[in-house]
Amino acid sequence: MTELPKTYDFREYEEKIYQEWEEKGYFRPTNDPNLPGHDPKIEPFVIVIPPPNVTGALHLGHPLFVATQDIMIRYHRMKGEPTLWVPGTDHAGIATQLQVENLLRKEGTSRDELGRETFEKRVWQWKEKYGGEIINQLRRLGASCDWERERFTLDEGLSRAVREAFVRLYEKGLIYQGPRMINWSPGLQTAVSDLEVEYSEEQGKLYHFKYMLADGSGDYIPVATTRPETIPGDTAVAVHPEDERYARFVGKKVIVPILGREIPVVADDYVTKDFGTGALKITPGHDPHDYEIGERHNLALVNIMNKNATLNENAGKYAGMERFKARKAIWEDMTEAGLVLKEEPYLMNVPRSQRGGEIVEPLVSTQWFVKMDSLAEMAAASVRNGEVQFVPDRFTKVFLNWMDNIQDWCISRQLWWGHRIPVWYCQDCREVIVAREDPDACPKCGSHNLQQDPDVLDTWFSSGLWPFSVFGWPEATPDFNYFYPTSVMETGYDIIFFWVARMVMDGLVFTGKAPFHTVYLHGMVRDDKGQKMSKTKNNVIDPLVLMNEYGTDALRFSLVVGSSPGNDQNVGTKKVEGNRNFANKVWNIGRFVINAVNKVEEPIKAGRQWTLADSWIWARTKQTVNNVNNLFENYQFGEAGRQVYEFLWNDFADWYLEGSKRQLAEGGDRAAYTAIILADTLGLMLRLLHPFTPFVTEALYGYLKEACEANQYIYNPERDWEEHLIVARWPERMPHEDWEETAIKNFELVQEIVRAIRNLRSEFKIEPSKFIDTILVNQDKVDFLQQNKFLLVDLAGLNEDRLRILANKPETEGLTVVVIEDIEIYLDLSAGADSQLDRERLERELAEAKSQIERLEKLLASPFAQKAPEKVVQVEREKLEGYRASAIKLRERLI
RNA sequence: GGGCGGUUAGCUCAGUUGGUUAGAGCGUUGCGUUGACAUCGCAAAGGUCGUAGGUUCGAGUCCUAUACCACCCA
Repeated sequence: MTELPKTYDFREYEEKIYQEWEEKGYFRPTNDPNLPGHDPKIEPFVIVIPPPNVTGALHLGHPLFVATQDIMIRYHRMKGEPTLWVPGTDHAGIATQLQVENLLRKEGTSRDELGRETFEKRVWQWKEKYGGEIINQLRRLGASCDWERERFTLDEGLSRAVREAFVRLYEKGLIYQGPRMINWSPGLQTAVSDLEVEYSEEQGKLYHFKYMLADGSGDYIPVATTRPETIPGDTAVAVHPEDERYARFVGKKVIVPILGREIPVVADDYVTKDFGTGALKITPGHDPHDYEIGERHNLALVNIMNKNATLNENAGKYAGMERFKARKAIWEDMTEAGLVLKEEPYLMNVPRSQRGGEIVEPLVSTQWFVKMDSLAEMAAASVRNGEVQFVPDRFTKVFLNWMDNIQDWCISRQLWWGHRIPVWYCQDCREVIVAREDPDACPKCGSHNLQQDPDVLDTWFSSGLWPFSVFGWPEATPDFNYFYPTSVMETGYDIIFFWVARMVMDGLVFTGKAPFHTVYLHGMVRDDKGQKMSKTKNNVIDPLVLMNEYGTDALRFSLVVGSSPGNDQNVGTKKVEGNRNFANKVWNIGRFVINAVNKVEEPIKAGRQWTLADSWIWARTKQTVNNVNNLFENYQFGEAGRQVYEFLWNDFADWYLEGSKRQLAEGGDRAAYTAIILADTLGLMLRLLHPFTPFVTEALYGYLKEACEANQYIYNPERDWEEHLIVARWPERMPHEDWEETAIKNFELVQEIVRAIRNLRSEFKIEPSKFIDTILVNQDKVDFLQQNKFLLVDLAGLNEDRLRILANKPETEGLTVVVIEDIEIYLDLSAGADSQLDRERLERELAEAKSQIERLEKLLASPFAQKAPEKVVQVEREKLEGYRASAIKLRERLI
């Protein structure tokens, strides 16, 4: 027999239990398609982890996704389904390269100095050394993933998938190369996609100046811009076609300040008449909107910028100048030339790189793109026809809206860390070769003088393939055939476009199937004041610190319970502390139950005999099991966890356990039945709770199982004592039985009586340890009260010899009364009595009862009585009866 | 400019088919503790559910308008 300590020490269990699970192979799916005896007809439950960055430092988003996914995985595993959770990491091109480059800088070298090959080797070394960190932390969080199937986006197999995908898209004509307007990150020296640019509102200036007419008339068009440095790239001035102010200028020429080039004035309804001066300078080479206008009007495109964000020779005297210095210089020169009208403060939207935070530069560059419209159409269709569903539902619209306004995707990156683009250029005949295998000769001219495209692919290009590349696609492996499509994709709503959208498109185009049927999106984690966590605000909570202090279970429970899918949540230390306390509460409930089981020393002699408390707790147990099942099926994990919490703490611990003490002390059948109910209820609750708090439940399960098995009078082989809780049978719904309502109603009456007595004692400051004379009076319920006498005695802190239960009212002079429905409760509170106070209390209660009677009479006289369902009306009638009975008794007392 | 979410107790939030005096945790106040648990127990105070209309026998829950906050897209 193990003696459990008073306090749950998670440090003692977490690592040990996790190892045990892993060693026993519970993380591997049953019905493995690679093993004999596999049955392809059994449907598996599969989640592929949205791969965290290999460079990633653990933040609270990780525990949230681990907890949520692990809940689903453990639930399905316990239901006996073949369950697979594939873990892995993402090579995170930009982020990882930056990390290693920083390292090199500290060493006094650089990637250019090392050369591409050596640099790549260094990154791999770095990855081997630090890449495991995040994976270890997932383990620490209790993630029950199949580590034997762990993948990395740059693994050989996944790299093959990336090539296959690229080549297939190219062959379908969905990948093209060309000069297009892209977002250029000057610091990182690479293109980034639209999604990787974030716009931040920043204080800038609107610069008003004169665009002089070329006819020498001295006339000018006032133009406003936020970026004077792009003036050398202007190739037109645009006005709104219906703007009379400028109508006479359309078709004429104006002169580019300082440079003196002549450019046309065009009319385009993109221009907003009342913004700025109503006239817009057009720089097709350096603004996405201007680029479009340029295309519409066939304007020249002048590139004025180098890749390092200095101006180039097209900017004339400003060549070589950094972009913001050039802004100042040009403006000064224009001021001198008398071209300046005014400057005004202006709140502008500055495009910044999601990674480095630097201001990205829209410019025209030759890059590789994926043509998105047909892919988006497929993806949208799969959502519209319900093949893919979102939880919560509202993200459907967000998804479809993005798909309907899709832009082509720039997939080439000027990085060295990533999947090299599988394109070769023949140096002799300029042939472009796109191939699955590295070619050694040009298929056109036979030349061996081939050069591979230096760029790599956007990391998201490989993440999009993740739901099937992890299973070995393009090979039709047993894993792919059985586990794909997966079941649920669970991730944050912030990456619905990065991941979810591209996974759906890729799944459909490459496998013909949507990669999952359900997308569950969680919200963002903020600090306890609702602020975004950031290093600059110094409000970042480190999950490791929380886990060290409060345990993994407490952290997981805190992140999942008390929030709802898709909504942001605030998490502070206090919350986690509270849930650490909950884990400890569960532990102590366990200690109590195990102790009770250990003490049963005789076999049961008679048939089933349950007390009111027994029936009540079992009815509530069944309710909880059924509710949790409903909630799990609807992805309402937070509410499910809350209900188990509430049941365990408020019903089981605070009421049933207290009531059971006397039942256990009675010995014999009564004690045995009580122990069985305690053990069964706890057993079921441990199962329901296990997906949320896997460690404390598993630890307790072990001890409970040990105790139950060790006691021949309690042991019931039918009770499914699987070796570990992680694979114990999930409690399925239990059929409703007729006695349940009565049991609940009767116990609630007992609870009300107990609470009433506790209230009075508290109000009159009677110490809990002090016994008081008590008389319960009721015509019809004498037997009922008598049967539950000890429940009342124990829970309300009474003395059985000083509690009388009577049908008729005795002499009650000097006693205080409280009325519950038609039950009169007389207490001798003389110790703290104050007749004036007592009378006031009774009057308060009578007034309350009267107002309730009035309210309910009015309600029942209204159309409510006819129109509402009978059941609802009945409840109100019964309430009215209760208040009427109370009022009568109270009035008698007050005379 | 378009869209989405939020607004419920001092604080942080639950509240999914509308059911009739609104819940939790934390905090506050009072009382308490030698055998499950002080990482605890008992009790109390505290909310016209953003505002204004509407639908309904009945609205925190549905509809319309509106204010404020946050986010997404352009």
